[in-house]
Amino acid sequence: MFAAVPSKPDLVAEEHALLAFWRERRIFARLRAQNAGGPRWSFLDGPITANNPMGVHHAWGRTYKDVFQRYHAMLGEDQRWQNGFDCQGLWVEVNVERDLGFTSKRDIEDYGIAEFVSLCKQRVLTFAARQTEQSVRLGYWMDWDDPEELRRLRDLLAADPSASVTVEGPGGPVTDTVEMIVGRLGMPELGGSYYTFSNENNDLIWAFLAECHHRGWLYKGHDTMPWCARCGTGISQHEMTEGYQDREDPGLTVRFPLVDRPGEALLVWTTTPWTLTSNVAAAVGADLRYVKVRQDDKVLWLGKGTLKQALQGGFEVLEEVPGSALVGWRYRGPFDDLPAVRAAFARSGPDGGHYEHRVVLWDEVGEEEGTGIVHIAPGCGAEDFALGRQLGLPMIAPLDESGIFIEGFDALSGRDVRDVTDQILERLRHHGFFHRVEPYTHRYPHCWRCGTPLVFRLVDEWYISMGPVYDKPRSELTPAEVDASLRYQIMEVVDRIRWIPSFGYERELDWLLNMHDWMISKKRYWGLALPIYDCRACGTIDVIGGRDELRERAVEGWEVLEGHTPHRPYVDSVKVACPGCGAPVERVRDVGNPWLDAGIVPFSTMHYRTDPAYWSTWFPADFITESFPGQFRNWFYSLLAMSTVLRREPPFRTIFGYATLFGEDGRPMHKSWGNAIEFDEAAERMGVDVMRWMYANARPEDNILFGWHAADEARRELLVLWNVYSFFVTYARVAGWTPERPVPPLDERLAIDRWILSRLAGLAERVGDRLGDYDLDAAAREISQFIDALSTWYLRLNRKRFSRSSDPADRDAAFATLHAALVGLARVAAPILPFLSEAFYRNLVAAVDPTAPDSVHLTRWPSAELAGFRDPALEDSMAVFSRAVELIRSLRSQAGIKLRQPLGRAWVALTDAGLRYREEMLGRLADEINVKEIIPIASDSDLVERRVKPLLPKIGKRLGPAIPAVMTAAREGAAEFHPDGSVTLAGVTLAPDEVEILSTPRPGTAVAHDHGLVVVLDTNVTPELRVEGEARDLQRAVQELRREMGLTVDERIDLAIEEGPAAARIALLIPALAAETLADAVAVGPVPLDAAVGEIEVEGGSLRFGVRRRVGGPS
RNA sequence: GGGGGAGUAGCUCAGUUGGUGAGAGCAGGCGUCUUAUACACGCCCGGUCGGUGGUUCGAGUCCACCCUCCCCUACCA
Repeated sequence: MFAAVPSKPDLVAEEHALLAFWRERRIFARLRAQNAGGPRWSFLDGPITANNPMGVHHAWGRTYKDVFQRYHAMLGEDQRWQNGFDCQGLWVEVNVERDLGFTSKRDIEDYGIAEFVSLCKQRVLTFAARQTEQSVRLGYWMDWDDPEELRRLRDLLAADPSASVTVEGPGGPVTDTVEMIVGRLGMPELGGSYYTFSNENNDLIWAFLAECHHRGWLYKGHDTMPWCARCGTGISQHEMTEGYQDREDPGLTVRFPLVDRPGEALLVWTTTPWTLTSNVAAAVGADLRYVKVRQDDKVLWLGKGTLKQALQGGFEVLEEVPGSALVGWRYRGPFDDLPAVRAAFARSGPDGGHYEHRVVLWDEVGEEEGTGIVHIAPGCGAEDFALGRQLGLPMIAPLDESGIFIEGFDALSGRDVRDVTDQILERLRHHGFFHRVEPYTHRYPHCWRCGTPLVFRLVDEWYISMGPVYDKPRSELTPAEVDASLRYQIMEVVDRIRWIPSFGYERELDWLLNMHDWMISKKRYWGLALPIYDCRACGTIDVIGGRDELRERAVEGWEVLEGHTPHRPYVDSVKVACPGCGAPVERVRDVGNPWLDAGIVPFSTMHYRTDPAYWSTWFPADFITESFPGQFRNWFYSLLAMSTVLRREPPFRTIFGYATLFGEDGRPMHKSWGNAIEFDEAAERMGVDVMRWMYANARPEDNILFGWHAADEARRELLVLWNVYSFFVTYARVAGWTPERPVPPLDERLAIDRWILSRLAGLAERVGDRLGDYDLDAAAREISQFIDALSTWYLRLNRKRFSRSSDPADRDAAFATLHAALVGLARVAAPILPFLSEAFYRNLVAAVDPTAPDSVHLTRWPSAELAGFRDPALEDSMAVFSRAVELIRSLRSQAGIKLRQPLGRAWVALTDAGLRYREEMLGRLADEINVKEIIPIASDSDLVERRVKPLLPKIGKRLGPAIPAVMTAAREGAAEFHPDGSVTLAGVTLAPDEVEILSTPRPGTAVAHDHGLVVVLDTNVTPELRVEGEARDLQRAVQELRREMGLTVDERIDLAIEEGPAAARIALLIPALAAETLADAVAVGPVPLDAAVGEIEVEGGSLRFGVRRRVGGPS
């Protein structure tokens, strides 16, 4: 017997119960054991940053990950099931700094790098534990760590990282220091999620960098870089895009007095006043025209095309010259007396003499903004730097790494660059350089992590060369050219990958073609220690390829690192002998770009060095999936780059990307906007199956709008399914039906039973096909349509067959069919709705069949076993039938005759093919539309006529301009039919396969038609029919009253019907009424005072009736 | 600045190689059905398919230009 289920489920409570069930029965572990040794399917998880609780947007991606892994598990495929956590980098640092109230790198140094790094590790463990719990709650099946164990390790790490600790691994206990155990998390001996801070991960990146160095691709660049003064680090090209924001800066115009033209000045515009301190030149365009103008008492030079925007008020043009005429003019800068400027200019002039500000040519100068004369400060701007280097200009670098003016800038020294604008303006005014200032809004780069506006600083950073870009199509490149350029090698790898959606392919290639060299260094603390040894003595650069190599090469300080993970500060103490000059060399202090950490995982987590056989089994991954925005230049890029360098082959075969999650109002989720929903709140209020269902139905390439209303919509659909389930269980319990009852053979069941089973078989086939193709939303749509067919068609048409009064054999067939449909559906939906499907399966199968697997997730994909149910012709017939029902319902609605009112006759014209199972279908039709008789319409009936529908795609080309006439003839019915099936319209004869012949109604009474299906309804309500309608009204009212009284479906009643003409009219129908309403006694007479009373409208008045629960009476 | 995508009902979006009556869901209105009972189903309302011009027998669909929004990308002071 099935367990009773509530009609209104508590999905959240249900989910918690099932989580407990899975845990207690170790279902996931058993699934893995069951599939061990099966065909392999390799999923590689992109690491989630373990820095905060996970959000609903993570749940979107994790739904994809879980669905496809579960689907492949149902195919019996062996998988790795390894989740990943991204651990190192500025993300974590910034949060730890915030917790400690730090505002600068100085604070960290004072606090102690070792302690700071330890806090970063602890934070990662904290949120790895938290995200693990949340993922489990989502129903995401992975080889999870025990969150309690992670928190224990975190606390031990805080207390004493060198203490010895023992933890349980898959192969037995493992003992090591706390710090080293943490560094070994995710390794085979410990199992569980991988962590990018692991020793192995760091070690393999060292190997990768050494390989790059070996090929000559690693180099130190000296350049002016975007720089975050708060974080004290450069920002790479990969990180720039995310940080562009609109910002208002002073749009400042200044005058540079010309040395050799007294009284005249250059007019120059800038939005970064602080860079004027470092001005060394003014650039003009060779092809631009420049004018000398007089305005008030000033004589100014500026670009002719900029006059309108640069000058306010009247002016007089005195002279016009090409830009080249200005070249070489000397001018006085506003900060020439600063010691730093004097020092920089002292030996930079021609022949080592004194340099003076001068006008130079630059082909980038434009006239869209400013004055056509560009202020050049090579120490403060990337393009300025390039120009300065080309022309041999002096460089002035005014800022330290925190954005503070260094010594040599007088009053500015020691001041923060973000805070000196007023002071500079004041100085400019005082010395007569100031011309004008007005607010200027533009897109300006900000630090993507902390939001601070970036400045440009002259720094040394480390790069991996991407190789040349050739000025010709890829197809024309020679192998040698490809060999010389990493970017083209990566492109070749990209070619071999399936990108979903397909635009991802073009986008990745576009990025690769346009990207600059990869800046991999960060002047920070928590991260990969770059294994670069840059000899100050002789300039030789050396890269160490692993911890073992470092140990062998160490000449000093190894004992400091011994026993520690390869992080700062310990790793900094190790010195190696310079291969060039033998001097002891320190590691550069930089840490690595965190995308190195994530990009190496196809190697580090698949044991590239330690277990080559394992690696070659699982590499490349069959599948990865992440949110598209950003990843083309981040994870996807680093995966591709590292795999190309190490193996020159794809690290994954298929990549599936999805868009961005927004709040319900279409804006990014933001706490202060009130549209944010936290994962925990969503899980406990809407339930995770509802959430998963929303994600499953989303089109991955579109942004998703997530909110409570959308969740309600999704839930409604699942509740329909629940209602079918609840209906089934309720009536199976009443009837005592269980799956142990003999199942009627398929060919003895009704067509409608075979129809729903055919639909089920098709469903399993198509959903499997779609999931196998990573097309989740199409799979979900299939399931939706099946739920609709099951609920609004199969169940509604067959409801009576499940009730007590129906024929037992047919009832068994109905139960067996609906049971099979629900169980099949549960199995098909299991990857997407793991909880709901498990609830169904547990009650419908596991509870009653001890030989069945005890979890739906231990069953195999059902398409093969269901294939025998397929019957496409039957499905087509049912489609015709259902359309006929719809048409007649529409006619009733138009005639204002409710469905409860029986009618005498309806006519139906069937298509030529007719209906299979004609008798059953027509009988059902009569039932469904509540008419006594269905009369087929012959094709030559008075009720219909033949119409022609020319098939345009077939005739269009042939007929061309004749089409309008043909179509008009067809529309007007002016057709000549020929015996061979051809048709002549407007003088044109169309072959049988060029037309479709449809039946359409001749004008008449209640007639409806659609695609050749015609129905006609006799709307005459005879007195006899009216009485039947009244009886049925009464029956429905009694049922309604039963419900209001709270009676169960099998409780008996006494029924009293008020005496009168209405009662007399329906007298003959009372026995049937009694049977339907479970009335043991029906009295026509006064309604008892203690009865519940109802009333219906009847012809000539109303009819009262009363219902009493029958206590203990015979049934 | 360059490249890409998108503009279809009040909202979110479908509309296959151009085929002649433009669809769904939600919202709104009106009904219907029902011991699956605060569920479901149906009907209606509603669109100059961003604008203009062109190609064609025929354009939401192809082409050109323009407008708006989004994304990617960029060394513009």
